[in-house]
Amino acid sequence: MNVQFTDKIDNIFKSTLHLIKDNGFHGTPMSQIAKHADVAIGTIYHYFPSKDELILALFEYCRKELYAHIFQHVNQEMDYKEQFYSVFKSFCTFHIHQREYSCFFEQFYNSPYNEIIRQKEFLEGPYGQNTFMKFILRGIQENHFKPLDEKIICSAYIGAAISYAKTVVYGKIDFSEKELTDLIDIIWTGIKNND
Amino acid sequence: MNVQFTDKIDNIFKSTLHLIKDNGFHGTPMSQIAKHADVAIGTIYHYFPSKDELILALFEYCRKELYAHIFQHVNQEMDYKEQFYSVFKSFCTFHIHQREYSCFFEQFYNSPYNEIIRQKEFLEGPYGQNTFMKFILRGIQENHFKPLDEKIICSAYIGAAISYAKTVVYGKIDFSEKELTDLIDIIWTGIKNND
Amino acid sequence: MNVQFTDKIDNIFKSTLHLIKDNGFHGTPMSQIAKHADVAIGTIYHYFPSKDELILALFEYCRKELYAHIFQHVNQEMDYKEQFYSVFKSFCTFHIHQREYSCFFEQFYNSPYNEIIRQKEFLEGPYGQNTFMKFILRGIQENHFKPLDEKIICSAYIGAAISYAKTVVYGKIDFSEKELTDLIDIIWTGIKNND
Amino acid sequence: MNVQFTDKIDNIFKSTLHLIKDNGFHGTPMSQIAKHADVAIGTIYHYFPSKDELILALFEYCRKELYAHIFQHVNQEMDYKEQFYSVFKSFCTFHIHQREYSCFFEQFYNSPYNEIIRQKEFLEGPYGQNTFMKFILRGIQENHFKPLDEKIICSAYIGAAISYAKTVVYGKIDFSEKELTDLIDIIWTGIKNND
DNA sequence: AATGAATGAGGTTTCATTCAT
DNA sequence: CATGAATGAAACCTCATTCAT
Repeated sequence: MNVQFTDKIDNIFKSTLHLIKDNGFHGTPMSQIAKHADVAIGTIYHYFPSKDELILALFEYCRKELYAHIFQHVNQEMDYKEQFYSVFKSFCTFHIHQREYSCFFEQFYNSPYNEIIRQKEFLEGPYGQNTFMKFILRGIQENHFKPLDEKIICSAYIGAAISYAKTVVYGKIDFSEKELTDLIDIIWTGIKNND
Repeated sequence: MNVQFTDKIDNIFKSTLHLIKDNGFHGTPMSQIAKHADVAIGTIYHYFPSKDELILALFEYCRKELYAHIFQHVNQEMDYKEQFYSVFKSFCTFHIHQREYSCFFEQFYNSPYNEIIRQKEFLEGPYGQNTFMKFILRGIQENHFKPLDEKIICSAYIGAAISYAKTVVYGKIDFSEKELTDLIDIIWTGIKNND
Repeated sequence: MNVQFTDKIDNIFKSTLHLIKDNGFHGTPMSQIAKHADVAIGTIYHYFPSKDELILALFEYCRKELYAHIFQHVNQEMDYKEQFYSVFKSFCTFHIHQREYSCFFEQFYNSPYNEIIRQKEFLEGPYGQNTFMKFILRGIQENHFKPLDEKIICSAYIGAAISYAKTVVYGKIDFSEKELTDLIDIIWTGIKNND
Repeated sequence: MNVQFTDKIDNIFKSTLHLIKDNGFHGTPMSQIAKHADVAIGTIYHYFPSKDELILALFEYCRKELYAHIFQHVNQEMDYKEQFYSVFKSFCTFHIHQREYSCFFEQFYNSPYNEIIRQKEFLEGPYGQNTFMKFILRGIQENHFKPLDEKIICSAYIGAAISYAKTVVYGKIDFSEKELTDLIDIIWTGIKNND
């Protein structure tokens, strides 16, 4: 389906995100989405052939929003390390403040849907749409890191960011610019090329 | 009920883990669990008042298994850094090889169930049962780390480990002792006290 | 939902009454109602959120039918005593011939559901919808009775009517216009004002 | 089964009555009865072959209690009218104060179980165990009443009593010796022989 | 006599999906 | 395009009953 961004579709997406945040993936029936989005249930089926397809389309939508967000402060005048820090911080703040998106991501990645996306990406070749991975690869090419596999770098980087965001969201610690910097320092110190 | 580990309960737990791994949380009906565990559906309800309670009890069971696993190679003759590395590696291998457990954890933590556990732990006070957190606190007391909040250290440590395990499991990289060591090196380098 | 009397809802009501008469309240599963009313089980749940709500809505429906029936022969040209007798006879014949209604009423009043209705009426104030009670109150105002509490009059009137109807229905006696008149005579003689 | 009144059986009966009062007939599972009576569920099945048989046995037990109660103040020195009033009052107070019994009776009579009892009584001939009915028949033989069928008299008498008891129990009126006398006056006035 | 773990048929309810308007 | 009444497979759960101890 070629998603035209009508208001209705936008409402459906927003409502779905909102309800999934509160009630979880399978606690959100189509009927409830329809009611919350103020459209008829048939209307959802007019745009999306099934609930699965709705979820998948929503995932693509959310991923685009995420990428737009994490690179928003990056510009050509920053050196790589500055960009590396900026992206990390944006990544964290996105997951902390855009809870509807991050809840959706978390549930999505840990569900059978994820398998579908993985197979799709496998066909598209490595890192097709994945702007973030390309950013890491550039760091490798420009020799900013120790000789580490890009996926190891990602593990440390994304793992730490998500783990931190969860810690803040669950109220175990308050958000603090200083601690966020501590954390990205840990990663940068651990992977940066000391040559 | 005071959960005595009868064979039946054990079967129910094992079957639930197995089915959740393949079909996801809500793709695993009670009827299927009963069939796979070779008990009547009423038997499950004899021990657990609802599916939710089964999931919650299973979580406690899995957490105990995890803690038993990650400290299995730790002994008093190792220094703290060795223990730190041992626990990390055990944590990773657990999540890589005990897929039934790790799939369950991932789904659990990213679901409304998690909220229930969090509220329970909130009442029990900080780190009640959490052997791992106590291990990190010991590292702080023994001055092995930079002055960082224990939760920041955890974010980096656990985040990286889980992220690595996922990368291996999803076939993006093969498991390699060397890369695992690279990763824990990143964390250790990032947090260790250089005094 | 604002109950519009669609054919489907009417079918559901009629089928429920019919089945409850034969099989009792809890011997009438929703599946059977659906089959008998020739609708899908989901259709019932489309109109009524639960079996309990169906029962409650059915009660309101039946009560309206009852009131319509017992006043059907009453008109302005009859004096109060004639109306009193007419209502009593209609009340008896309704309970004798409309067995589906009276079986439902009996089960309803002697079940936990009754408590729900009672609390609802308590909020609505005295005799809100109760056309029959208003008829008795008129008799008091017009001085037809001894100085008795209206509820005592009701106890005698309704108690006798229902008890008679049961006696007929259970075959212990045949319906007879004469005996019915004997019975209402007992009540009228007992309560009428002899001034 | 020859019911020996062991403590256990008594507990089972009492618990069943208590639970039926609060939760209704079908809201009282055997498991709950067992728990409340502090016996094993198997023990109930040791004494009663099924839930139905338990209910039926309980009915016989309750009926005996009722008859014992309503004639408790009757003695040979009272004339018939006095006995008639005494039984009526006892009948009312039983239904008002022994709520567990009366709730059970009401549910029982308005359920498919009643049919079983009716067929049993049909075989035993008219009024086999029915001490109350025999009391009314005596009134007829002794010429205290107008020429009315005994069942009509019963309708008026029992109907009024139960209806009054319900009115009190449901809090619509407070119990009052005077109003109770008013009510039995209505009945007596209505049926007594004026010759 | 007494126990209670175990059973599974059958109940209530949910919800993705269809289709006539 | 948009609607929402209608569907029914399949989910969760209950509970009367059995039987080995």
